[in-house]
Amino acid sequence: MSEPRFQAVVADDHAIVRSGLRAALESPGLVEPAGVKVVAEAADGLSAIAAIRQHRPSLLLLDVQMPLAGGLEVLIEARRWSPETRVVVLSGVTSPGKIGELVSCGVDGLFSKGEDNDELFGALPGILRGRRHVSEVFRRMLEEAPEVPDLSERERQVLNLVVTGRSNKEIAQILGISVKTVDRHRTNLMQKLDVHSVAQLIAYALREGLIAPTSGL
Amino acid sequence: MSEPRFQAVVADDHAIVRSGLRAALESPGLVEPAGVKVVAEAADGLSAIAAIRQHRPSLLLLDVQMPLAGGLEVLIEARRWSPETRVVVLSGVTSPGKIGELVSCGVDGLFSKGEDNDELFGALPGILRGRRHVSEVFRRMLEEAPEVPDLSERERQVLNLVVTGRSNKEIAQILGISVKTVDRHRTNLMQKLDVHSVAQLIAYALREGLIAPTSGL
DNA sequence: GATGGATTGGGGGATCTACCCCATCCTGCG
DNA sequence: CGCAGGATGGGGTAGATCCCCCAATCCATC
Repeated sequence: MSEPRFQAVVADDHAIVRSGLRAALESPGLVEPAGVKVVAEAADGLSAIAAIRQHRPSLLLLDVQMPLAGGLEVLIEARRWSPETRVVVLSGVTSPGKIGELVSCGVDGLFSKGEDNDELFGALPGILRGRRHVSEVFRRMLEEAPEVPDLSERERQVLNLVVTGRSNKEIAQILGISVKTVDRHRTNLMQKLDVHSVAQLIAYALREGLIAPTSGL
Repeated sequence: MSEPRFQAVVADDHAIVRSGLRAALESPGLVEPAGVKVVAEAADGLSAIAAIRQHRPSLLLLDVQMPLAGGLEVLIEARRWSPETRVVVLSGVTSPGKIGELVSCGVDGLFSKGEDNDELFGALPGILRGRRHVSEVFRRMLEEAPEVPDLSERERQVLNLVVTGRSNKEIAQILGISVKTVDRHRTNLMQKLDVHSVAQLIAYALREGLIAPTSGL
């Protein structure tokens, strides 16, 4: 058997997923003529980046949601340190916003974890030859996605603090601005997002993935 | 090769995870002498239950978070229709509350997806012989878990409505009670949970998995 | 049958939210 | 240069929230 022509790095926080992907990638006949060899696995974003810098593989298969660094950050870093690496992102359920970011940052492949993997593995040879492939599910999601109500930097900060349970007074102290200004940002925020209460604001933020659900309190 | 002695059903909403688990379970040498055969896969809770009723396998490997029915519901239904099936739950990151529920409902095995699978596969033979095994991570989580602030039925209803963005007035109309009573429940709720605003209430509810993040608006 | 909890609800008040009004300052852009 | 847009705030207000006070009912458990 000849040496595998393509090297791959697999990044996912679940060990089972990593071994499943490794097995699938290395199964003979997937990519002709020599197949793919998984040279490294990573359980979090930072070690994924480290693995990219070390191996500069042909392919990076990575999950969107990972500890320490998300899919988007890893994508950007991968582009920086190993521009020729094809980056394929696997996503669980994510918001149109996140998906859109990934696409506009130029992922080479974008697939859902939930659907069959046939689409992924069917498209892989093409991707390794430089084609791009965004899963049908996500393409529809992006078309149907209605609003992209882009928020300013300050608004995003305020939103994050609101969502973590801070009152206007606390936010004002944290950001070193007046309560009135926080109030202003909040009003603009709710107008942009077309909601009318903190609860809806939080629900929206979580749904759209504007903020991490892991941000404490 | 002799017929496998143990039949298994694998339930997870991600196809990659299912195939990874199938490969690992069916790899020779895992369980002596005859190994495990995966007789069915399920991508959601309801088909998991259906598979259990049809196959009555020795082992059910299932994810906590699945569409249509969660891990707990599937566990309960599995016990009902196939009491001799060993149920092993795999969990991503979940709250102490959910973990505690699973344990007190008597799962035969409880493992984290993030950690190495060695613990799972090492414990599997024992589990198939009737032993129970809760992963070290979760055992520590349960020990360190401080509060179990159990809420009344009404409080839970109110919490759910608050979290989905309803105002006190709306909640009062929905439940057919006075605004004052809603207010009362809310106050008690916040006292029990030691929080002081809607935002913190929502953050708490999401963090502890008291409510589904998928509840609209 | 008494005690405790859950649920119900009214009065009242301090505070906060949501949203108007207004203005200033700065920065980037045609 | 003007001018839009972002960020900054002050005044004001109707309404909502948060949290006290109080008491009634029902229901289980001791």
